Amino acid sequence: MANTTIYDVAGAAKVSLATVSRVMNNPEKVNPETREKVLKAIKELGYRPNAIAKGLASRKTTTVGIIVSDISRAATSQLVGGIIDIAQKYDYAVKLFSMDEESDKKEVMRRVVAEQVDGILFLNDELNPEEMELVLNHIQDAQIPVVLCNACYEEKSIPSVAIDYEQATYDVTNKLLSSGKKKVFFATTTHRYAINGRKLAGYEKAMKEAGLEANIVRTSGDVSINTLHFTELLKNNEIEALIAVRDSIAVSFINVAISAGYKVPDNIEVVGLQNTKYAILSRPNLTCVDCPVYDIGAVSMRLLTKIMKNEEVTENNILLPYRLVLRKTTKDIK
Amino acid sequence: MANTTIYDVAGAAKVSLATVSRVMNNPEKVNPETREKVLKAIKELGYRPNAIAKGLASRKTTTVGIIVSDISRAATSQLVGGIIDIAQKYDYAVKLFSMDEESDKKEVMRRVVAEQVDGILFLNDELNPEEMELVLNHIQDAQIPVVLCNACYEEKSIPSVAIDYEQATYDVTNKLLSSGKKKVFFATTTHRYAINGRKLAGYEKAMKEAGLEANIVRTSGDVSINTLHFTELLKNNEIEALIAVRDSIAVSFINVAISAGYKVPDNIEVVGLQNTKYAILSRPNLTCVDCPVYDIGAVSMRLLTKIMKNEEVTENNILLPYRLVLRKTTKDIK
DNA sequence: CTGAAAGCGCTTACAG
DNA sequence: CTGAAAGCGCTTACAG
Repeated sequence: MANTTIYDVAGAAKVSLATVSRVMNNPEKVNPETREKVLKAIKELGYRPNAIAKGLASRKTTTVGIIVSDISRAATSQLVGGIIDIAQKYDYAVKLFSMDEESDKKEVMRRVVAEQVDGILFLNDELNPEEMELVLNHIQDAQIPVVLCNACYEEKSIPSVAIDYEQATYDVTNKLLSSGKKKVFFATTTHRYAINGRKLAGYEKAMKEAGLEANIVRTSGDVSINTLHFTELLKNNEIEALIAVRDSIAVSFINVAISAGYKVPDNIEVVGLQNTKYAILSRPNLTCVDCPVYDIGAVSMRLLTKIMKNEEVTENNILLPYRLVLRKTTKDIK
Repeated sequence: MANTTIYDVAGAAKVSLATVSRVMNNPEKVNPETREKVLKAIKELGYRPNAIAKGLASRKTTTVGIIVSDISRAATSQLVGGIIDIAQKYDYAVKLFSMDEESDKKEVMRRVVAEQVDGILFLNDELNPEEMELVLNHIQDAQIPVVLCNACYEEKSIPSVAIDYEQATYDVTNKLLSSGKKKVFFATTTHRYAINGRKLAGYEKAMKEAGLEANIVRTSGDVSINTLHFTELLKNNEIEALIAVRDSIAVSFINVAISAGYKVPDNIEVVGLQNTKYAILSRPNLTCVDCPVYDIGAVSMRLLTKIMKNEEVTENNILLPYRLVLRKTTKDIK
């Protein structure tokens, strides 16, 4: 079956192709009767306009580009889930691009621009400030609207959606502190920018205000690596509580601590900063700051549609609410 | 900055736009000297051809469509990870479409076709046979190459990549059986098609050959739901071993069993059929059949490129090797 | 080996 | 309200 074109529809409805185009794009500009005729022909032929031709002619592809570092990470894939649900709803197609440490950032951006996306959702949270500037400059030069989706960078002029990671971590650190703990540790990755940087800042601020020294463990998301780190850590330190940037890291710590003879939460309390499925499958269940990733994705996409359509946006830097989910790895906080 | 077009390059290199097009698509057809001139201009201007215009003119978009049901599931996002790595390598762009239970399947397929993808990677594993036929017919009518990526359907004429789930499950069931266990249970979802159907078939075959009755638990991936099911199950049955279609279900079962006073693996052995990160974060570590999802994605994409380019393919239905990863939830098998 | 020209399937001023 | 025509940025026979 050859694809039906606008000519086929025009022929069937006995009008010109311009009229067919109008009923699809500006229905109010065409006489109701002819409109019905055309609609009928469209339906009968199962016609859908060729998105590529439409894109070239109108210079709008109704496509957004998503730039991720690693789609297989739980938080990333949930963000993308939120994005595509909303994109589908607003009839946008979604193109996926990956940009990791090894990628030539400039090359990736050239690709994205060449693909003629109408807007960009930037999810990569692992760029250093210089790389980030390069990327944003590229986007600005190409004049493509962009929303930073759970990818915090200080630049407030760029629209963004996230939660206030610094405040969230500050709050939960304070809760631990005001329950009487002093030896509160913080486990993060070696990557120092964006989200993990914010979380760390919140932790450090709370510790500093309490007159305590920050205890930072830089480790990996890889269980075989962080198991070694945590084993060592427990050997050399007295730990009353640990907050981890990722749930999987928190769970791994719990496992190591329990194996080493500690009781969670009796000897050590543990908090995760994501609230993924790991939290409910771990034993004990992990207390978490809940980060609404699906919503962040959905709201980002919604914001991007507004920007692309030049609708009024009241708030460019959206911070979604978060909450603390108390489970079994803490006992003194609420 | 207005985007540079092929005209700009032609102007800078003092050749016609046809020549520029040729150096990009058929470089061997142009004189080395002029080729160099053009290449230089391209580089200086940072030119990349407008993918949309190219797509319209050549009727090839170098874009593949991925159809998923739920991107946020661990297995799915890893498949997609494998796909985009290979796609990027072969210079294909990737468009993401979601098709879940509520979707109008025909409408989604129309979208995909309208987007003019050159090929389709179909990852949705949750369609019943009728829906599947509708989808495949639509694809066939549009004459778009397709590869079923970890989405098993009996139809052998459609290219596919997966592992032999039936054989894998049959093998591991037999191992449990030949270690002396008789009360081997099988936990799956309510969804009866494709992969989970194959796994079930392998389990049933092994049980039948051993002259034993199959014990099938249909539950949900939702922990709060399957916890209830498993609590009930343990109350009413004597269970020596349990195999679960998803790791998260296996881990949830382990948690329930331990809470109920059983010892894993001493009283009950447990096996997962995926080998995700849940397996190494659970306590005890979960023994798994390892399903190489990243590879399945990568190989699918590679196979699709061959089909799209009309290269010779020797095997249309690829089954990747799998292996059993022994950990701490089993003790008598090897 | 290179250029002029038609065409990919649409949109959008411009007339009427 | 409707149609004829130009144009979006490329590719690709067709001449030369």
